[in-house]
Amino acid sequence: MSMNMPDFRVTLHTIGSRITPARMSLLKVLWGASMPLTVSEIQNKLQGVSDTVTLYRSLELFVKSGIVRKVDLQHGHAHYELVVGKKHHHHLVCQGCGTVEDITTCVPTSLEKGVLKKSKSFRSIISHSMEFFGMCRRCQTV
Amino acid sequence: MSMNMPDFRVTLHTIGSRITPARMSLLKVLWGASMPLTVSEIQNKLQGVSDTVTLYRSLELFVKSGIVRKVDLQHGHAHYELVVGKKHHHHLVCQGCGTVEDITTCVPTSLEKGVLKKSKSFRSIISHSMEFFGMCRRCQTV
DNA sequence: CAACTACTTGCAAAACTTTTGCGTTTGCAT
DNA sequence: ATGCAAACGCAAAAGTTTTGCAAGTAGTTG
Repeated sequence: MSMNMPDFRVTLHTIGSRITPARMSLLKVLWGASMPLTVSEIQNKLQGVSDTVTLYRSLELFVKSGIVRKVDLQHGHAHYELVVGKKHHHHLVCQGCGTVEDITTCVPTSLEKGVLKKSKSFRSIISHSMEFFGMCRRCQTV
Repeated sequence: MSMNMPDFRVTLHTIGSRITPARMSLLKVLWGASMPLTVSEIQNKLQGVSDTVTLYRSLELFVKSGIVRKVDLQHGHAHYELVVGKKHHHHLVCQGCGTVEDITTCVPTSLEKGVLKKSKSFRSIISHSMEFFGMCRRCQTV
């Protein structure tokens, strides 16, 4: 959780990207987020630093490069979160209010291996997603 | 896999919906699908039986009622699949060609319980998602 | 089985979200 | 300092999903 902020200039350099104000700001916004953000949430935090199109293009690049992850929280639009400098984790989403809690529990390696073994047509597994949906204390009305 | 097709009139009745041609057809299309479908794929298969808006509304109702599941396959748009009459399962998605393989492997109950126990703010877990992304034989170019 | 009512539908239009094209700007290597 | 490919911003298009409303219909009731 409380790791130090990575040097994003290095991050960008590593993925072969130029170091631009728009991309540096974007990474900082994602770094500062406590939960995955939507494009419009990012825009608000960026305060006009970057054009919408630029934002989409940067996010696309980051996702392809693996430094950002696109997450589906069943909210109806894409959410993005930083991978670099953060521990691998999954999510617990409240279906009432949408609150997201990070969870460190992960898919057991053995399970992932078993899946690949059982599959008749797949040769490799690169990544996975796992989210839990439930109700938080405040929304559990009963 | 090869279960018999449920009586969808009963299904609809159970969720408090009327039995209409549009909804019956939709359920049959979903039943016949070997992988989660997008809205436009469904539309094609429905051959104009149902208006786009109606389709969205029916899907929304079905998802809320729990007889259909909205799945994120990282393809950029929503996919829907039937829950009723099908075994609970997850997916293995090829990042090359988009092929989807159903997998019966599921999140271990103990793992889900552990997640809830560890959480400080959640009281219940209702559902979960878990998808694996990799490369199928044909797309593994190397 | 005719009447009634609430649920469904279709059409038009709006609201979003995401993508494309293109001329201009800018990082950064030489 | 110079040059070029990468990045950017703006405009506009392409998709996807939602909303409002009038017309149609399933299913209940008498």
